[in-house]
Amino acid sequence: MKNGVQRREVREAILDATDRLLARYGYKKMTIDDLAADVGIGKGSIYLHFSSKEEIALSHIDRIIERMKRQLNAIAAEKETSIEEKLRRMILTRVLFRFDSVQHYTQSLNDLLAALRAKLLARREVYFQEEAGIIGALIEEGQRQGIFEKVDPTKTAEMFLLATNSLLPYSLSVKELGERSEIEEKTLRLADLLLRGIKRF
Amino acid sequence: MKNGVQRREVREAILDATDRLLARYGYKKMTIDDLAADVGIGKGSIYLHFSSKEEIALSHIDRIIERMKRQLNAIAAEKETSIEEKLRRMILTRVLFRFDSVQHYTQSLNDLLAALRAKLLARREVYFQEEAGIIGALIEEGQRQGIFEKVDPTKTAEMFLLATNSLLPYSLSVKELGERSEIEEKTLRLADLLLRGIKRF
DNA sequence: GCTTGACTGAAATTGAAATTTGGTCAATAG
DNA sequence: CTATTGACCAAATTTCAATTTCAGTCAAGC
Repeated sequence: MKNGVQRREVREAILDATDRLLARYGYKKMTIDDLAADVGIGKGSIYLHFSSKEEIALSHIDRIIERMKRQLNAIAAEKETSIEEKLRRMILTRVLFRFDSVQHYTQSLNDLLAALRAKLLARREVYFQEEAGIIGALIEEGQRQGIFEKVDPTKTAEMFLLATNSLLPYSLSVKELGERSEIEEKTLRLADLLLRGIKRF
Repeated sequence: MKNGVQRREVREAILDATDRLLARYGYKKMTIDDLAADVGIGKGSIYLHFSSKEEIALSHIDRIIERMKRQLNAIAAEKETSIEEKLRRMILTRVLFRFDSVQHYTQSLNDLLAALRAKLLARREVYFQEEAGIIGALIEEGQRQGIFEKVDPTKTAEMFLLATNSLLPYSLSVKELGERSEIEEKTLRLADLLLRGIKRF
């Protein structure tokens, strides 16, 4: 087996190809043969990196969430940005990043959802908790600075996410959600409302 | 043709039967013959009240929303209840009424959604605007009383609804949404956060 | 005049044969 | 000796024709 770096590169290439093929064919019509051909490796080699087709799709989604969380953490780490502004931007990033990540799937999102429904619901739970952890930490910091009311940081973070969940492309495809600019406007408006809800006066 | 009262009664009976059969069979497996037999009238008579099977299912959903709006209006009309408390209860009512209305469908909600997706999306829009109108009027009243900040009442009402949308049984079945008591707790928590977001200090 | 259920065509279902595809592993390449 | 592969297999999916079901109609009857 190749060394770690090359291994990771192939894995990434497989997920890149998955993204392309999901957009073009949807989950059901994307075959492992297609995938291997697109990556330029043998079919068997796919299974050196993933144990099943399902796992490939799930890992592909995991990667989207990983990347999004990295952006959230980057915002959290910024100097010179107020906590409030950070939270606002994090909420917006969460919504728009996911919008942008699946924009090119148009209708095939439903196909993916239908096929992975149960597994995806379980992961959703995990993603949600991880995101709530990041947001919650920031709320806690705001409380220490005295700019936020004394509320349960994790529960409040969960509320922030819950409130913006219906703007995510989950049950509704990107097309059904509406214009990106509208989503952005609604998210910001909601973020402001929520932030004012925990602000100290 | 019978007089208006009897006509309305039959129509209601058809929708009652629809509710039972949707719960038992789901949309696709519910036949017009089943429906007529359950109501105790001839198949042709169904078509004296509805123009198609689709319209029956949509009217059934319309009725749920009508009943919910009646509850919202009843709360709005209460004397001796503070605006804030009214809004809190209205938000809770919206979520729980819809939860309760489809609780007995268990899995067959997906079936309905899949069959009526396009039409239902369009109505959803209408329902949303109507609900926003009711909530918005109350926010406006609160502004006149000076207890709320000067925000756009309709837009703010839309935010209230949007924020609680992910607690409604739409893409997620009642089972997937979780315990009723959890939904209730989350809704109230969110309502408090949102209300505080427009409150004057 | 109101209600009905037999009727119709279109759509869905069935079942069996043919094809495709997820996953494996012995053979091959390096 | 290890890393990679594609031929292979069972299972799933698709195809296609025959059959059945069903939404919607309308002439007959109450």
